[in-house]
Amino acid sequence: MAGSVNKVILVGNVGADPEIRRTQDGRPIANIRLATSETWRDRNSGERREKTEWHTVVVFNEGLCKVVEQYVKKGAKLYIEGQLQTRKWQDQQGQDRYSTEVVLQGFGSTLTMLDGRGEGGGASRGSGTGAGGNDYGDDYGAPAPSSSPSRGGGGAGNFSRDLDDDIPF
Amino acid sequence: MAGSVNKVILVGNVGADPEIRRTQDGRPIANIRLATSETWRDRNSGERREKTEWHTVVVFNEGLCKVVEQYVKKGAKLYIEGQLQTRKWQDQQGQDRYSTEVVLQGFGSTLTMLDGRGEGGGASRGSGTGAGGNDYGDDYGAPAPSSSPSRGGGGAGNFSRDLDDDIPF
Amino acid sequence: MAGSVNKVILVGNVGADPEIRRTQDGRPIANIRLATSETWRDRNSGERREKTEWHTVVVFNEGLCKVVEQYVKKGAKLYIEGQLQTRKWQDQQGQDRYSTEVVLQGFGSTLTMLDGRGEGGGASRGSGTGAGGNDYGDDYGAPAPSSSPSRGGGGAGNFSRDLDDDIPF
Amino acid sequence: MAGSVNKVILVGNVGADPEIRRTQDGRPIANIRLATSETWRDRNSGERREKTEWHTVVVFNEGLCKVVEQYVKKGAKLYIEGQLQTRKWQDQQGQDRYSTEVVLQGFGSTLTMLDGRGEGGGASRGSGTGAGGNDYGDDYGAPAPSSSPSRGGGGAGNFSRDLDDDIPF
DNA sequence: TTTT
DNA sequence: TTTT
Repeated sequence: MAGSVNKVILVGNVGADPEIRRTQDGRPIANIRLATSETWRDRNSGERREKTEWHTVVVFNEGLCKVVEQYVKKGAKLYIEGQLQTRKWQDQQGQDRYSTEVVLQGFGSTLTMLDGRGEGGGASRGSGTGAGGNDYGDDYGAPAPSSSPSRGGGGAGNFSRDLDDDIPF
Repeated sequence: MAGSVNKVILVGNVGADPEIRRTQDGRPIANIRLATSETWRDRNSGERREKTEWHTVVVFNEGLCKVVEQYVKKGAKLYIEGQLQTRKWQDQQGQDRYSTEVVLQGFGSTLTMLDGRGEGGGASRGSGTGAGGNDYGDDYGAPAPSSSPSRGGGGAGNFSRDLDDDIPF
Repeated sequence: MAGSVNKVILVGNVGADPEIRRTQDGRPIANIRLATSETWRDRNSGERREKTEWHTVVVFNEGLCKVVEQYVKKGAKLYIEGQLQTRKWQDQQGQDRYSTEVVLQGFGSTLTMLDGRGEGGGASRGSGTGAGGNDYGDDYGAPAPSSSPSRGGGGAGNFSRDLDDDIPF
Repeated sequence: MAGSVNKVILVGNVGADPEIRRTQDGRPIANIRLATSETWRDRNSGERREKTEWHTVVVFNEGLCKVVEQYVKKGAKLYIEGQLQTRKWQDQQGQDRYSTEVVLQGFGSTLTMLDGRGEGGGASRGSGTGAGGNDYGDDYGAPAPSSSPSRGGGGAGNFSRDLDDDIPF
């Protein structure tokens, strides 16, 4: 479809230390639970009320995973930019289920720490596979590994998010 | 939570004519299925590949619902700005299920038609209920105190930002 | 022009205490200098380098101006969402000059404090002029059904936040 | 500065065929004039009013420049995502002048054609230099130039950041 | 002029 | 499960 945009921007707090899994071929995948909330004042009672929304953020980008692994902890405030993605899975009864996640993968995905933790500042961007042993922060916008091993054999390719071991929600 | 942002930006195509429901008290709610897609070339085979993502967009804002009702049809290309929201429901087996939607409601929600249909252009924004009989397009963004003396006599009007005392830079 | 979007999103630090001016009719206008920066590592030398960009943020929205006046100080970290606007002015030689600013005015403009200062959290949105003496935060984007029993029994329904009568903060 | 974001999102129409310049070492730079507009109804007179804002978009990214060169014409509708950048220059009187532009360069920059022109759809992303013969649309998210020499000597004017040889952080 |  |  010509001219499509799928972008999610969140600023929120991390609900628990991120989980880092690995695919069979060793690529890391980080899961972050991120809370955003709104507060308002009840029109009648005048009380302050709050609604919190929980987001599942899944980081496929290797470079960003390293950042997550090293710096992102429970309570951290993050700015993230990713994409909406709904994946289908089967529950134990064999029924189709769907989970929608905010995916940080490839182009245009970003994760920035907003509370001053992290090495030197804490902005990191997802520049493709980021493969090949990039240090945290290297190379963003900066294309470029001469070799980008896995991610399943192809660029941003075979996209269907081939997690070897999908985890529902 | 201090300092939270929950924003989704989509540009995509409408998969079917929107459904408009009404609450018991008569407020409209529109459901739109919106497709975004990405294409890339497989690194190995060189083939072009495509992945389409389907989003459920739920419009609570009355003014935006009117726009949807009148102008948004299957195939339309839309720019939308809303929020992520996951709601819990029970399936027929009484099991908890979750659905994540892109909600256009209240502040900061926008829907813009990108293919030239719609009245006069097709930008609309969700400024609250849009109550009080605002027509589509009226006064959007337009501040609009009950009386707005200066700023040139009207709303966001004569916009050239006539600061009485402009300060350069 | 049908279907137009003009949006700027910045997260940065305030360079100096904001200046608040007033128009002849008493409406406040706040000016904020906001710094964003990028760091990268020099490809050759390996040194860390940094580039800072300074933005002029102009807040026309009355409600947001109050927030700025009370809470935004030099050094604060802000999330802002506004619009690009270039205005023309004459310098002392009578030559045309142009200045581009990030304007927070009317619909879709937001300012959020990210470092935990400010009353109760510090998110505020620009809903028009905030005319009529709104307190900080009143009435932004407020859904605000006069009564909203169901919200439709399904769909995006049974929403945990049914604001029968709430105005968001 | 830890945690900084500088992002501009525009959907608008191209005012004239883009200009493509080249740096001394042959890299292309495209300039696009993009119009966004807002319409509203005057609260008093009830007349429809419109304000158009013109943006200068400067594309440094080689891959995106190719897209611009081939597909972007006067009248095209574009979605662009870039960064705000103000550069300093001297006018003929030797006075300092500043111009603010929306720069598409490196990470997170995107240009998407929204009116169905362009090869196969028209989404393109700025993944670094995109050098090395990537076709339009290839391999997005998957950067990877074999070499990216200068980026010096021109730019959108004597640009204060000429990274002759830097990779962003 | 901020921040790290 | 975060945060204020």
